[in-house]
Amino acid sequence: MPPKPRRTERRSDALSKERIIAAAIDVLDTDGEGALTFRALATRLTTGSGAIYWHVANKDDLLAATTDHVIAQAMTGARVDAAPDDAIRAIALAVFDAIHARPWVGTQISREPWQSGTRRIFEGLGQQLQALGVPERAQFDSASALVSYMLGLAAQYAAGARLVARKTSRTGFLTDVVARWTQDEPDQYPFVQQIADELREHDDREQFRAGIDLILAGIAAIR
Amino acid sequence: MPPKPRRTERRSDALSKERIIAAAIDVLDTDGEGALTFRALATRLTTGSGAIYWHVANKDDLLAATTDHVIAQAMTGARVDAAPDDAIRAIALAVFDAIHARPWVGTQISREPWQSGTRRIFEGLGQQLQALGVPERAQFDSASALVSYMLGLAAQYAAGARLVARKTSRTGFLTDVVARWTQDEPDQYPFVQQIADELREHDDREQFRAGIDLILAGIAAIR
DNA sequence: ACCTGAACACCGTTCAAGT
DNA sequence: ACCTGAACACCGTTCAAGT
Repeated sequence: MPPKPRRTERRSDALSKERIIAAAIDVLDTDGEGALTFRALATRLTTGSGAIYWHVANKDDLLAATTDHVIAQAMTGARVDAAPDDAIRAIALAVFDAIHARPWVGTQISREPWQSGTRRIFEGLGQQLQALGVPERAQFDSASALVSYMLGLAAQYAAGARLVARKTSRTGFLTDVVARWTQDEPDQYPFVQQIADELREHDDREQFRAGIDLILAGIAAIR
Repeated sequence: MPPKPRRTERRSDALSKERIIAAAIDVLDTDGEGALTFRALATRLTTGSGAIYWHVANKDDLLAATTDHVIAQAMTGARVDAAPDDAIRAIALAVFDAIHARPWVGTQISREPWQSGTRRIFEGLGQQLQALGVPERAQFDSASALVSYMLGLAAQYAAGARLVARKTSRTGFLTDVVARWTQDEPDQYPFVQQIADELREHDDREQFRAGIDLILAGIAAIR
């Protein structure tokens, strides 16, 4: 006699939060942030748009869940068995790479930073700061500085990717920004003028790494 | 004989980009980000919603202009005649205070960072980094790190304010965040557990200042 | 040149009705 | 318990028509 199906067992085509999240990630990856609507999601899941609300509170909830999913994955991939400062670099770069691969994660995490994705990052960095020997009274501020920096760069990167989608390439987008930033009132902005070439040609990942190093140097100096 | 009215002269009740920006700021300050619609704006300006499009390309353009207006004002207020590192602190705090007073500026500048508000901040910081004696090769990365950090904190602050609007107070909002961050799987998040009290009770402005100091210490260490 | 306001093509969300 | 899909209450944006 086969066991009675438990309440948690479901037909594989039944709707679930996991299936909805997977479909949402697929839409976001394939067609971009603007394409994620409940109607599109319902079509892809061959269901009614109202059905999604049985598993998900609303769009914010859905976006929070997808973002947390991606961040959790990225954090799992980060090598944390290295020296504490290298582990911090690894965590930061893992998050950077996840956002590089999916710019919509950057949009979401900078729009709603008080969610569990941020908690994961905070925890991962905090543990390494402790291992690094940062005094307890400085741990919160140090972790917070790292997180804020990462969120800020995530926002820039996501915004850039959104523009790239409309323009041709990344170079084209930065060329555009530099053009706008240097053309009017150039004498009012000598510094921007000076770093224009670097801005146009810099490597995002390298600059991100440099910023993390700067903050780590600051933490070391204060310690 | 009175002079012929020049083409740029207008009746005071005529629509203009400046009047639209002022009205938009008023709506945002008074009724929040959700209340800024072209219909609401048109009503406040006693005109048709389509008329606004004669002066403003679209909603993004309008938001960019309002944000730039506020940032320009904040930058003007920053005391830049002090020692370079204090001038950097002054600029950072001026921006922080502007966002504290108008959280919607934080939302906007972190959503669309590649706009003239960011250019102003970048320039202001860059000039002081030069005065500080930061070697030219490190100036771009240093300014970029400061800007990213500020944008990240702006995003957090704006998101917090959005939640506060729905909840009671700032304390209530942070109590909520801490509750969510500590209740499930507490053993997975020992660091978050440890800094829970600090997170709940910390002063945003002080923590922001601490982060700037950390980055400045890092810049000094690298120099 | 500038303004009007109805119309268009969308949204997220709700909810009575089904199974 | 879960799903359906029409309906509601919005949006930003366009555009023929006015002055």
